[in-house]
Amino acid sequence: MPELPEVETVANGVDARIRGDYIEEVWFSSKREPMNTPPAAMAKALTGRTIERVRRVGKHIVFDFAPDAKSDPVQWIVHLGMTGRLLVADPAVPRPLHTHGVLVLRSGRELRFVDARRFGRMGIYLVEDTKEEAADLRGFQGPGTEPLRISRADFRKLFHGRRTSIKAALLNQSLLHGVGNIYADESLFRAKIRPRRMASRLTTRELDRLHGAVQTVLREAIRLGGSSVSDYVDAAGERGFFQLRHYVYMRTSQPCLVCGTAIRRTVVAGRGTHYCPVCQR
DNA sequence: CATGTTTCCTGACAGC
DNA sequence: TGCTGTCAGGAAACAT
Repeated sequence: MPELPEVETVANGVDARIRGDYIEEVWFSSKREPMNTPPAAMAKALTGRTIERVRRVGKHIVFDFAPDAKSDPVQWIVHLGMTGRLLVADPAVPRPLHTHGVLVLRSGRELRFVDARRFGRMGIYLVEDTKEEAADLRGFQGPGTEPLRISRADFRKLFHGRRTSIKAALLNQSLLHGVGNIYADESLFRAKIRPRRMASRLTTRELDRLHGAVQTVLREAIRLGGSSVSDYVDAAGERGFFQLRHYVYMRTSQPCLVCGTAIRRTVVAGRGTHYCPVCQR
């Protein structure tokens, strides 16, 4: 599923392919449940714009457009949910099943939004502030911090007094943006912490290990193009490689790569959770 | 307010 | 073979 590294890979891939391109025509399926904009209004808002940049903010993909004297400055925000894909494709290639949106581009290519399970969301947001950092945090993105930018001290504070499992806290997007089920499990393994431990009971030393582990895991995953466990592919339809580096995620009953003990699976915070009972305390 | 639970949705897969 | 049932999960909505 798309988490921070996958979303970053998709955003970078889309950016590399269609930056500077012009949106000639837009279609959205009426089945699509938009984040904040009805399909027809979203199509109207996008048609005739020039794509200036595509980037990741949290688990969202943000499309910035070149200034346009005729209309208000807006951003198009896409969240891939579980199975959402953004694909840059040749129009001659048949549109896949569950294609819910298509942007026809002047370069002759199409940007397609494909989403089997329809957990993805998208919408148009006004850019209220010309400052980029401020724009990042308005409208579509709630409170919370980028895990790759947070300091050790601020990371400790996030979990202070949280009477919930550390796994639930890591998944909570109003604390940290972009960590999902795969990277929560992988980070906790590398920090040697059991997913069910209460966040407020972790020692400073453990929180510092976790801070380092989260950043290392996310950076490494970005470098390898994300994890392709089931559905995930990048903007060109290619799979990532980080699933080959997983220590615990979807490795139930297989030997721990560090100590050889069988990896266990339980449910924590309503999510399938994988850990090594020996390495993680 | 903080935290836990349910819901949305379809493909994949187990079992009969 | 083909049917039915179960599971996967991000995040909003709802309940405690």
